Amino acid sequence: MAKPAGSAIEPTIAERSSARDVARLAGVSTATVSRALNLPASVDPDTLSRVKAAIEKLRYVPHGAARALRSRKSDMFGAVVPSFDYALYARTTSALQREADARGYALVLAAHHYDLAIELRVTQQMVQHGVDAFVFVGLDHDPALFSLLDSYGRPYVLTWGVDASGIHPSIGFDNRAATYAMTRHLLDLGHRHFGLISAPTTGNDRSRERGAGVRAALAAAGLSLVDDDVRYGPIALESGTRAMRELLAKRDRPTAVLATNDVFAVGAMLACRDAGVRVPDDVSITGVDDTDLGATQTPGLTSIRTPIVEIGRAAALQLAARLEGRPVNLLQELPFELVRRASTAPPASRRRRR
Amino acid sequence: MAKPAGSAIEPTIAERSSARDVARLAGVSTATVSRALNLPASVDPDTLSRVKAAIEKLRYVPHGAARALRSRKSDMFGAVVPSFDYALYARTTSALQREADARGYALVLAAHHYDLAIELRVTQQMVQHGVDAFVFVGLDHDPALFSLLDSYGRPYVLTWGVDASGIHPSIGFDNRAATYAMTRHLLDLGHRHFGLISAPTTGNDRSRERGAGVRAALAAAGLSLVDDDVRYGPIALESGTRAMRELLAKRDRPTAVLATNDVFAVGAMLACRDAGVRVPDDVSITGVDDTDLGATQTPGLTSIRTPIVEIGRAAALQLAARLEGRPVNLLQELPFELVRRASTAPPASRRRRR
DNA sequence: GGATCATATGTAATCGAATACATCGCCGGC
DNA sequence: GCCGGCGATGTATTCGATTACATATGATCC
Repeated sequence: MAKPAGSAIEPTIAERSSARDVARLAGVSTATVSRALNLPASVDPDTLSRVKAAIEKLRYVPHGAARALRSRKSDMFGAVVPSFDYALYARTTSALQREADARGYALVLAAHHYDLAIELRVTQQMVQHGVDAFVFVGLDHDPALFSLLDSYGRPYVLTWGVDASGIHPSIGFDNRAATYAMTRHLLDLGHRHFGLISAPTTGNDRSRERGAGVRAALAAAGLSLVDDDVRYGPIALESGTRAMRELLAKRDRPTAVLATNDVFAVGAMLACRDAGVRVPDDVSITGVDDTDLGATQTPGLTSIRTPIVEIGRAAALQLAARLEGRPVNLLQELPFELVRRASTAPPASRRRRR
Repeated sequence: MAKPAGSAIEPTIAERSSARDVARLAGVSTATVSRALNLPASVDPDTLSRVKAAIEKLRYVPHGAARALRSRKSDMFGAVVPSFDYALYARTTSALQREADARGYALVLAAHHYDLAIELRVTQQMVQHGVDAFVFVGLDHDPALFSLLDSYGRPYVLTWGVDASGIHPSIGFDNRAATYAMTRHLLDLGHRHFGLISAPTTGNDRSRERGAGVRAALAAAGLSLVDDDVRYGPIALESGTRAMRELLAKRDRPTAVLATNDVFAVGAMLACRDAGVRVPDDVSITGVDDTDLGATQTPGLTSIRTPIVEIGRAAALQLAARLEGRPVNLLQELPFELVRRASTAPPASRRRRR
């Protein structure tokens, strides 16, 4: 049954039965076979069952490319994400795939590693492969991306943010409000000196907005963020660790460090652990995304629960609806939630004073 | 430039320029356009540049479905994984996607949530969509899956295990040897009473083999695993937590608990934390896969570093080679490595005795 | 009982690129 | 000076399903 391993060298794409074979066996025309598959109601029940039997017997699987060529649709969604290594996008994509599958759409996947030029390139390849509709992460994209999608009439939806201008269909939450709330939480605890660990902000509206949320909350409290207390790095534990090490080395170190995601925050916690700095006693640390990685640390990481799964699900629903001509809400703002755990507490100075 | 949000209701797949348009503009035939794209060496440099200019100008993107129909290949790989929520498969898939992209292949993704029937269904859909070659996880599959792939002549490779019979191309490591080594490690520390937290074993050769490795190591030491010390559950933190809670509640509790993956292990650590049981003083815990989740815990989780990324990379390379008719090793066994961290130590009894 | 219409099915054109085959120069060999 | 051969290009067929249009059959209405 299974082919002997050696034969694989020959890339023989073997015989498959076509609609003609089915038609012949069932004693009908190919048009009827096609109708039996796509508009079964328009076929006589008797004929239908004969065709179905023939399909079964021949193990007929329609040729998607032929179908796509003629009917101008492939039933494929494309997901273009920054990276897959951060569990976050994997989970969103998982939800997206699940929901797409349930509606008969396959999912084509690509990553651009935070490079908008690569994003444009892989999207073009997907258009070429016939992908019907697209999901992108974030609001920042090469203008050429939109003109490509536009000229090929491909629906798309941006995720993880809501396009305030309303130009682009988008599903996400208010990144700025999220970190604003988090900063507010730390201010309420009595913190006055803050550090920020952020992803690079070029081409990344999420991290830009998250930084803006922190600054806005501080400004509202008459405070501000010193440039030297802000550290940037690619999303990885080591970035958080390095950034925290640097912040800890300062004469005047922040009493609270906000990270724009849980990975940075956990990396920062590791740096504290290594340096013998206690969390939250000596320094409070917060993340965003509320991942297992953060939640399972000791102490548990205070974070923002973001609508990771909901975004994926809603994106699939929106695209399916649009392709099928059903009306949908093109702009969807989903809620987030601050999750308090043990990584945040009043600063030491404040506790003494009490 | 961007379409107004409202227009999306109309699924207008707009005009795209075809090879004919390019041919007309460049003053050549469509055959030459096709050759310019696929066998540039066979076209006069002068003509070539004229065609390229026309392509550029018209922003021509070849129609993949037409190409696939005629040339009988789509340049798409399919990855069928159990789940995407476990960061593991996401990382393997990430590597796979990256390597595939570098070679001009797109990646179509599906998950089957540990249901072999769903696996068969989504694979059939992928065949229908024209996917050229497949990557599956594990060695356990519905026989119909192989006969489907075989009758459609689609190359495939199984991953995360090595098919001892040599029937199926596969890339992975020796799951049994991995847990054997881990059990040996715990035996060497002096443990004699073991618990096991495992994923269900039906249709999952990895978890079956990992369990077998533990039993084999124990048998070699004249010990065995009591049924009541083995707990099963779906891969999630809660499964590990629940299992550990149950093991801790026993009169005669194990001094070492092996988990078949890091998620279970971390879940187990959480249960210990809640119950005030110290790791590794009161109980040693081990995982498999060496994820960040385990490595960043306090104490750090002793685990097995598995070739997560290498598997994805190698799978892409193998499939590309086979589709392109180049010879490759169809069976690849990759190394694993035991990573000792602070979650394992001699049992309390042993320590006292010293 | 003939016109009308709905239902079921067949016929044939079509989608866009790849490619087998034909054609046309042009060069070199003898 | 003729012919074989090669390089560059054009012509026309092909891939397999969808679908507009044509046709046949039988029911319905006045």
